[in-house]
Amino acid sequence: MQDLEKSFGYQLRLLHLEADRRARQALDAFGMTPARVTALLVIAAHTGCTQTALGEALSINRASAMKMVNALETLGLVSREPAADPRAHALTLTAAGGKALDAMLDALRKADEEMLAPLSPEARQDLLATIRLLAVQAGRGAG
Amino acid sequence: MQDLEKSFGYQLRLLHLEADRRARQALDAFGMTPARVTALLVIAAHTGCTQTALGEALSINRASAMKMVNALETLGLVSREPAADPRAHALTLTAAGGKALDAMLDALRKADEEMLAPLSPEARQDLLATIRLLAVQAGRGAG
DNA sequence: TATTGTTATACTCTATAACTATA
DNA sequence: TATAGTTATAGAGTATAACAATA
Repeated sequence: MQDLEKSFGYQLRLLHLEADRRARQALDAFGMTPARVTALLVIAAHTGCTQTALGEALSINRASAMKMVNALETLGLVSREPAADPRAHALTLTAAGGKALDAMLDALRKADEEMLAPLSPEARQDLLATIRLLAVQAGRGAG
Repeated sequence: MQDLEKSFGYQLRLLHLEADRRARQALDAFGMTPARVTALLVIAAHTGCTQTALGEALSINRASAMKMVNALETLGLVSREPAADPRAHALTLTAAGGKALDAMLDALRKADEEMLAPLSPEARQDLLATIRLLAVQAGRGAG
């Protein structure tokens, strides 16, 4: 069999599984999940985006993005505003959504700290820079 | 709001979303999913492990691990062998499972290559080493 | 008492396909 | 024709809680 130690996908998946578990734990007090917070973050970073655009950023399809927005709207965290194109919605965080997101990010930052504890400050910066580069490239490929 | 560019969890999640999408695409021809291949990999790396141990390695609980093993056993990829402790099962890959896994890893390695294309060889090695370090540390914390 | 596997049940997240309204 | 959103349906993956058998 091939060398698993050298498999990027395998190692990334194991790392993500653990990071996700920790994030889920941190968000439990808010009754939220990592997937929903990620959606809030994308909307915060792209205020006024459409549901289709949200789906692309999350690597999911329109129907799934819509269900996510439904849930977040019901929770009062996101609102569907009229868009230039009357077929579309412009997604924005509500005031409550922005406030809740900040609190959740505080909790998540602590989870990050624990996860990154074994790394030196330089190694952390390198890792973040590399991951960002890949994430950005991936985003371009998908959108 | 906090600086998303510096959020490790956020960037890792976006990266994983894209990696997962690519892996899913690569595995489509095999009728398999990333989660199941990861389970096969853990069993391959820890032949004879129990379902509980599999769950810990995957950061999921016993009941979920059992469902996963049920599916893999039905597919003829994994078998439950008797263990020293009669309460437990010793999980092993079948011959077909080992063969199928090798073929799937080939497909996944190509997906990895595309994903890592923007990085220099040095950056790739650094990234893999760092991710492995974190994944191993995380595994210790969970198990 | 604690642990392994198991069963039953439910929830989150995602997918596909088909529909509507508008471009 | 193509696109944004929607609806209906289905499946994968995970969780919790409670149970039996064994340590």
